[in-house]
Amino acid sequence: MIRTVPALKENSVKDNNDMPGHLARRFQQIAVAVFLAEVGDAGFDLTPVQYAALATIKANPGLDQVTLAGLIAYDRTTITGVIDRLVQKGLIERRASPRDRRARELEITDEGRRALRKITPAVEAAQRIMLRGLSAKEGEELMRLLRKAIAAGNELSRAPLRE
Amino acid sequence: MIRTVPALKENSVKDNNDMPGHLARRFQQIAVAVFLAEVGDAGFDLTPVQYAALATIKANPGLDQVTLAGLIAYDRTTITGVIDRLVQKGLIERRASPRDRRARELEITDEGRRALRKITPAVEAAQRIMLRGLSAKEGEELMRLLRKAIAAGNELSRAPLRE
DNA sequence: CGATATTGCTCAGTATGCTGACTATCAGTA
DNA sequence: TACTGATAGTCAGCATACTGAGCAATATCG
Repeated sequence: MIRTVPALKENSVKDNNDMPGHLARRFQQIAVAVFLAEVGDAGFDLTPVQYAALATIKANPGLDQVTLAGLIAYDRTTITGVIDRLVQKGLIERRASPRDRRARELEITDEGRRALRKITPAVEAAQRIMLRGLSAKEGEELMRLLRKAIAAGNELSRAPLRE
Repeated sequence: MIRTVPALKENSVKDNNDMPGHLARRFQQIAVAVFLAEVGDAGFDLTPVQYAALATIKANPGLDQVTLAGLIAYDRTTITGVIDRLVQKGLIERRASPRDRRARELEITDEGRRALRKITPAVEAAQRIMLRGLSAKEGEELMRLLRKAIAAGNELSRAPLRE
């Protein structure tokens, strides 16, 4: 820190804190950090998207990658790498679909099931920690407003949610 | 889409939509897409972090990279690359500080100033669009709750806000 | 003053996330 | 059946973001 720099202006055109986009990024940044810390402390090396993919594959055995991507709102090009790493870790299996030779069927392994079970408490703790500044009522309201804003903007990103 | 996949279970352990972390990522995903679309339509090729850095450099001439990183809550290792690209585009200048030879002083160029001026309406439009599902009152409430949650979690990420 | 700790910055490595392009395959239709 | 369009997946390229390490320079303290 350079001590002799002039005092910061307080009247920027628009304060960062007034920008929904900035707040969105900050909240997400904290959410990811908390997730990785909690899951790491529990002894696992899983990222948020890897967890989401694993849980969704468990709940929908045999689904293909595009469907998976739609269910968790990730781009299919991103999912390719995520799946690679989950396979690498032995948590899922990827095999050609007998019905559609373009598609790959995804299946959770026993090890994946075990990891998911052990990791869930850490994931839930992370969700609480990232809302720790809010009352229960405020946390609910934040989630309601986020869901509403997201629903209205669903089609605006390349990877909309597909149910 | 494989048509013969079994119907999706509705009773996952925890629906994605109930996870604050998932909602945070989705909202941020939409926010970035909207930002890039609006700014791109205005004829500019600037990312959200590049815009934030540019605006902050303009408001605080001569600041160093670590201070900049703290003001917009980015990791200093990320800022290095962002600054590289802003310099590359001719929007800012980076020069050695005469007071601290470790530090680099950042200054906006005339071209950077012009770009910032022309781009601001698009940035403001983007902020409105990402909240388009909410009433004005709800948008305010969402921002208040985000600010509150972020303040409580500020120190939980590697790149906390430093004012 | 000199040893030590701290700070500013960069880099290598990894993982998201995106755009755009491409291949292989499937589906619908003339 | 042959043609055309759509779809599943991958890839190259780029830009965040992070961890951890390292270098150079500054600050601190005995």
